Amino acid sequence: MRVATWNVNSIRARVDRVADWLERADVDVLAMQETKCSDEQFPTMPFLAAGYDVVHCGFNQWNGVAIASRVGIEDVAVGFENQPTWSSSPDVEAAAEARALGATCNGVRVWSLYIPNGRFVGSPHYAYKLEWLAALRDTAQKWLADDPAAQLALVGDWNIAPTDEDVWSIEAYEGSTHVTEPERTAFNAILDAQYSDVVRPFTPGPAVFTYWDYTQLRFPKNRGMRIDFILGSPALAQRVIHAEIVREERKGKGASDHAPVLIELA
DNA sequence: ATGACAGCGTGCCGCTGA
Repeated sequence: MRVATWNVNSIRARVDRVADWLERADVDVLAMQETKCSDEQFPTMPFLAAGYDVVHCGFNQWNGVAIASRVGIEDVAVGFENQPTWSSSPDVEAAAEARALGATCNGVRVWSLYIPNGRFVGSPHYAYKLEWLAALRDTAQKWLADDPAAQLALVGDWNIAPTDEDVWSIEAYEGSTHVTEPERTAFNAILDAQYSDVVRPFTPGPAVFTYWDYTQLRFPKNRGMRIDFILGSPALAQRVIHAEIVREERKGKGASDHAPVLIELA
C-alpha cells in the first residue's frame, strides 16, 4: 500500500494536478493540507473520477485538511481530542480550526495534520503552535497506550525543521519560527511517544527538503526546508519498505510550494 | 531545463503563508 502526504496550497487551484499525480504515482491514500476551502467548495468529482473516496474538513479559505483513498475510508474523525482552539480576533469565539482529520484506510489510521505556522516567535500564534503540538502528543500517546499494536500514521505539514540540516541555511532562519528550540522540543516529544520519522532513513540529508518558497528562485537553487513528515507508530514503521520526496511535483507552473512525501508499506 | 510569489475574499488591497 502506498500512502502520501501533500500540502497542496489550495485544492481548487490544483485539483487536476493532484488527481493526475495520484494515478501516475499509484497512490492508495493521500492526506492533503491547506486545501483553502470549505467542505461545500471542495472539488470531490475529480477524486471520484480517479477512483478515490475523499473526506474533507474545511470551514473557510484558511487551513483545510483532507484524505483521499481508494482502499476505503472508515471512522472519520474531524479534529482530535483536546485539540486547542484559536480565535482570529477578539470578537470571534475561539474554535478548533480545520487542521486535523483522521480516517482508517485499509487498517491504517491516518491523521492529516496541518500544524499552526507560528507566524513569529513570541506571538500568540507561536504559543498556539506549541500548545497544539503538546495536545497532539498527549492524545497520540493515548492512542498508542490504548493499542500498542495500532498502525498509526501522523502525516502532514509540521511547520518545523527538526534539525539544522533541514533548512538550506540555518543563518537565514535565525530568530525565525520553524527552527526554535521549543518547536523542536515539541516535535521530538512526539518521537519520544514512540512515533518515528519513517521517511528520513530513505531520504537522508543534507539539503533534502519538502518545501521551497516561491520567491527568489528558491527551488532551482534548492534553498528549502524539510517540514513535511510521516511519523509512524512502531507497527506502521516496521512495514515501511520505501519512502521518497517527490521533487518532480514541485516543478513547473502551477505547482504547490510543497512536494508530496510518499511511503510504501509491505 | 527546476527560473526570479501565490491564493483567497470582506476583492483590485490586505492577509496569510514560512
